[in-house]
Amino acid sequence: MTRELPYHRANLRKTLLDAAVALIGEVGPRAFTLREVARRAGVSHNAPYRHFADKDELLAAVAAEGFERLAALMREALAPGTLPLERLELCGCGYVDFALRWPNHLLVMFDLPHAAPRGNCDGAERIGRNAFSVLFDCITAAQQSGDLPGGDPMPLAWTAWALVHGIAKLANSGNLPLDARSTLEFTRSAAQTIFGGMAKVASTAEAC
Amino acid sequence: MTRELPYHRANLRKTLLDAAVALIGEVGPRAFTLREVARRAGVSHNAPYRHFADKDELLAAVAAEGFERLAALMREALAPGTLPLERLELCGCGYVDFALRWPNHLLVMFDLPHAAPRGNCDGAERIGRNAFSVLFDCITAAQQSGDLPGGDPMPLAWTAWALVHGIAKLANSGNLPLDARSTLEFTRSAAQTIFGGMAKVASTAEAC
DNA sequence: GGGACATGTTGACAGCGACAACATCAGGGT
DNA sequence: ACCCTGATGTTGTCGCTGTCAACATGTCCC
Repeated sequence: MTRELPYHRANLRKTLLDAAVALIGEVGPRAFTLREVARRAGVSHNAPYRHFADKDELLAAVAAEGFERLAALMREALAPGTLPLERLELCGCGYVDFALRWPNHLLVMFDLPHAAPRGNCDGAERIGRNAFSVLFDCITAAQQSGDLPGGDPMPLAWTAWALVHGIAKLANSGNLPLDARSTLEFTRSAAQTIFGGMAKVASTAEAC
Repeated sequence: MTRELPYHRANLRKTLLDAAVALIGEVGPRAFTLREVARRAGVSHNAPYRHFADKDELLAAVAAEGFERLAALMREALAPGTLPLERLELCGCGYVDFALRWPNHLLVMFDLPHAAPRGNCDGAERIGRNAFSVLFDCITAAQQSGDLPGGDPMPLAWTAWALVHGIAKLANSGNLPLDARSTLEFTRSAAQTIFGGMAKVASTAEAC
């Protein structure tokens, strides 16, 4: 006979993480509570301490989960694109789309202290498979095809990332008077604007 | 004889607000505590409730204070500029400079739920004297001088704001591997990039 | 089969936000 | 001059939280 609630769960760590992700989405980081996570997982208020050192470590795991989901969504979003710049634009829209759909998750990923030491983005080996690398690869592809100027891709990537991140954060904090649909349209037009600027810088440099 | 600690303070509200601003800067929103604010102001743990309905209302006041300081710093920063685009660039650098100097204050201003209903930025009368209007005025000035294309200034303002906001938030969350000085230099070059893009969109539109 | 170890539970503690009841002051009407 | 009403600050209390310590339960290897 299988017991109804076995003393040792199959994978309590994942159960807790799933509950934490759901709770964050519902109430946000400020009302997020370790004890409520335990309650939803059906365990005592101290069980999480067997899998996470403290509340911050659980939140760090939530953030990591968010980065994987973000990277996956961006990869999906850029897939239909054919031209390099089109793919880059879709990638940015995927970023904003993620942010608008899970604003609280984005807060945990970027605005909680523990989220910072996630990676440096300059050590090439640490970029692997996180969200930034998706955007970064779009940039280098566009450089190779000649749609963006050559040279160090990092400043271009930072500029693009800052733009979509800024749009996402401003929209989520209620500072862009646009609904989700209009925000995504605006993201597209803003992307076109900076593409033009990047190309112009290049052509100016060529002319010299 | 003046009593050493009068029962009724001169202006406890301001004392509390100053203590709250200082505390936010030191420990950030997560460790921010109403009782510690009261302690620093030298009053009992319940005195703040006579001046603020709850913790969120005090944080909202801290955020409002931050927006005023941000607007003041931006105005100072753009003052030395002479050309409209130069002033716009300095304005953006002022924004990033503020963010890098007081990252915790910026969190309260943009990433706490109560911070949202601060203003819509589209009702012209509500823009008055807040930080966005400083940037907005730079945009319209550049339009009038012909340095930026005419038409609705809002998309241009949002794009510029999103860029500097994104740079600021990414830098503060440790996602830009640059020190403060390099971040400001990068802000300048990114500003030049989007200026070029804005102008290009205009010239393209003219050509049609 | 028995003990080492991981995993989950119960109990406790201090700190927090918030509410209620009480204390202290200022100012105005009589 | 008096009191009394309202504003302001204090003490006491409550439930909730994160975290530590001690204990209980199950697994696995010798």
